[in-house]
Amino acid sequence: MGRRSDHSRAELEELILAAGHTLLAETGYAGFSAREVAKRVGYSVGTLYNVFESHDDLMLAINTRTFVEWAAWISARLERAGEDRIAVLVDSYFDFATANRNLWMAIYDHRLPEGAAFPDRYAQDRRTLTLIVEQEIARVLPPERAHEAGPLTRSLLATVHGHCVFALNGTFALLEERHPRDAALARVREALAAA
Amino acid sequence: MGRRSDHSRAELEELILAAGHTLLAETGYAGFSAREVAKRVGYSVGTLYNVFESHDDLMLAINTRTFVEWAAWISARLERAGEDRIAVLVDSYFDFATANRNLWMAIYDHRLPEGAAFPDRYAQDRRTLTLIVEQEIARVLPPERAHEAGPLTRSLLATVHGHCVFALNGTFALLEERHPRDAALARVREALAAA
DNA sequence: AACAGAAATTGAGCGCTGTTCAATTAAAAA
DNA sequence: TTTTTAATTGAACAGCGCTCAATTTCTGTT
Repeated sequence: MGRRSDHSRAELEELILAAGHTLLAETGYAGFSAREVAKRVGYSVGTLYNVFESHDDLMLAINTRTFVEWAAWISARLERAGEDRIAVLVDSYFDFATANRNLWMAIYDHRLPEGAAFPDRYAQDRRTLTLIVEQEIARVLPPERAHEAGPLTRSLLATVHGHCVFALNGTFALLEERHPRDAALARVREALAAA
Repeated sequence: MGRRSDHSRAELEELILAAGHTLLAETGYAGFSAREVAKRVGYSVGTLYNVFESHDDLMLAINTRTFVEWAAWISARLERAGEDRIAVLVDSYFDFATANRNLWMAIYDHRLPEGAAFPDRYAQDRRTLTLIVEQEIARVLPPERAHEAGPLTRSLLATVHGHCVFALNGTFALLEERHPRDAALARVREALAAA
């Protein structure tokens, strides 16, 4: 068949992305399949592969979307935050991951083949989220240490991330840890106090 | 065919495990396949599935082995450690993960189906590694805080883990972080200093 | 030595996956 | 109306996890 007037190329891309996002949220990375996405939007596999280069390409696009939503989620929380913005940061990080388990884990489950670089769009959106955090870190840092904001942000992101993964992947359950959030926040507080 | 005198059941299990471990180290979790393991040990798929219940079962067995090796690696380093045992802990954690990239990542890439619990053997070996760390944490903790060693150990493990994943999965590369180890150790030091 | 029973091994077959591409069909241009 | 262009298709391929009737080999008994 030729062009179907009901969907432009951009609309079709958006349609696939939305369906993929939904499917990923439902099934998780392991259960995700391009074929099922195609079925859900009512197009054939072939068409999907005309719009997205590969499974990796589609996954990357979906994860980018998740990243944008995550950043928006945290930003929204920060807007209506009181004094303790750092606590809001840690809390909203955890909340998003918990409320969007499969989507959040898929960001890290999906791995590009050896040596392949992240596409620009994806890299950009990841740095955006980092920048939001960096602003807040810089705010509570003494002025003479402002230059450390970058490295410290990355390290604190890793710290909170570690607690969050262990909370969601069963590691903490295995070790009978029951307060991952509190622990993460405590570590962040100590690091900031030390600076 | 019947029993092949060249391998007992236990030997066969060991053979498959070793081959699986090697394959996993070579290809990583995504490229791993039970079929390929079977081919490498010179048995059919069917035989492999008589020895191991499922793909998950085999993965779990391989990951358990990795965990044991990891614990041994860290223990060995601790034995010939000087004053600063905490630095050795963080360093050997990173070293093992770096030297055994695919094996280490597979521990976290593999996820059991919804609600399935870890088998005892696996849980045990994971707790063993935690205990090694907990001993060292307890050693540097003031006596009156000894009871915090458990939660603190889990939190510090999460902290180092977070830095380690970000170093290996490309996140830190994306954010241009170049000293993940140092950052991890710094966070651990701050947390211990605060206690 | 011949047979019977038990145990181990097999691999074709099922339904799934990502991916390709010649063939088809619908829309746009002439 | 005819031609050209572009979108869409789905069978085909190689691979996956997994199953199980059929086969083969080893063991124990007569």
